[in-house]
Amino acid sequence: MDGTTAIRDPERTREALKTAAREVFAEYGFEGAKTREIGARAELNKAMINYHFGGKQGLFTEVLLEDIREARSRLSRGVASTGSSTEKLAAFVEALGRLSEERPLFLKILSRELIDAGRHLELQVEEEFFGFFGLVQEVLDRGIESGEFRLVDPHATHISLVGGLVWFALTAPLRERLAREGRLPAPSPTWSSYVEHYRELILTGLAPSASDS
Amino acid sequence: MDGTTAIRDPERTREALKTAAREVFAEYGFEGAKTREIGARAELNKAMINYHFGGKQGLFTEVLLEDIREARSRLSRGVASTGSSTEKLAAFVEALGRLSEERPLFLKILSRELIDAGRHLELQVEEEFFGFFGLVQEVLDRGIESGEFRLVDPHATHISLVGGLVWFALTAPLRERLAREGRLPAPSPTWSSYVEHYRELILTGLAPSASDS
DNA sequence: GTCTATAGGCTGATAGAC
DNA sequence: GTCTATCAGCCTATAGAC
Repeated sequence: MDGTTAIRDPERTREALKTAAREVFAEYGFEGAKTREIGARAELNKAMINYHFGGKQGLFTEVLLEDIREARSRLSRGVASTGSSTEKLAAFVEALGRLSEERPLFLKILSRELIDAGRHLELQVEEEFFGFFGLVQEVLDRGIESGEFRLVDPHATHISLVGGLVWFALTAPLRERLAREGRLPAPSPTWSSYVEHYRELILTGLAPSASDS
Repeated sequence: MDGTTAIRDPERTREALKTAAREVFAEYGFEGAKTREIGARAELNKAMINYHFGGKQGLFTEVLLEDIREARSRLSRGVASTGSSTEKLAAFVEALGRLSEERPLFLKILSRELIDAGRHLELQVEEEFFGFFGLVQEVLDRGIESGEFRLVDPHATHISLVGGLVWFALTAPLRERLAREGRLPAPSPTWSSYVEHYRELILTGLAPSASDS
């Protein structure tokens, strides 16, 4: 039996490969990720990637598809909370903050793909991805209409909103490394303190000025 | 003479390689960038990279060092503008906005490196990079002290500030591709309209509320 | 200073044993 | 279903002609 040709649950094999793939794709990018490394982290042979997913690209697609669906579902739930537009927007910021903290690998993979202009995204993934557009659009539109928010461009606001949170997540690895090496002048904000700060910054920034009608 | 062993100005050769390197490193990342491709875009042989820069890593370091220095100098000038803290912060947003628009390749390379936790940064580059920290720190500190800004965490504010602008730049390639393919529902904001939007969002978000002393 | 040719190593994918 | 062995191709870096 000594590690030779052990037949395991194929579903466990697929999950192990996907977990390893998330780590390696996030850390090295699509081209930098080596199938040998993914196999090794899953304690499996790299040939299993071809058997179960049809190759490196297939594994990448499957992982991303799963993660995008989960993210959309989480964010949709955030937006769907009851209350005023202000409360809904606050809930969205909280949900995105939690997602960024709990799914750092997904955020890295997605950001790399954005920089790559989506070069490794198959059509199926792209279409799933489009769901992110317009997630907060309705909340912003209604909040502007009701006078809870200033008259801002919803598209631009959406980009700012996501950017501030994602950037915190993307710069976290470097901040953590520098902090570990004792080379960071000021202490870094924690996730919860940053989300709180950001929620206030956005809500204050969107509030109508006193001089408005 | 037919393209064989033409002796050109070595400084032009170095510049051509650096220009090509910026494109290729930005588009494919460090591991994804192939020296053959860099050489081809510079209309030179890839062996020239080793002769002039000591290898792929050396070329990467040189390019990044130059770009970071230019960026710091531009942003410093923005912050150093005369006027109130509010005006200085507005000037910084403008300067970062212009930088993001005019140096998209640099921003991509830098963002990739942040996601990589600075894996390809040599010490010299890292130290140069530290200069970005604290660029707006003083402006924020003084604005809070003078009562122009709310009492916010300057570190967190700095991250938000940069994030909203950089994210616009990072997502630009995908937005442009989708727009080109006619698959974007709403029209994308232009650079100037986005910077204007963002400056207002930040300044409004930092303004003390009417109820504050 | 620039080129060509090539060494030496790593990669993704596949064939075939078990 | 999982492994080992291997192929064909690509990569960076270098040696040496010019």
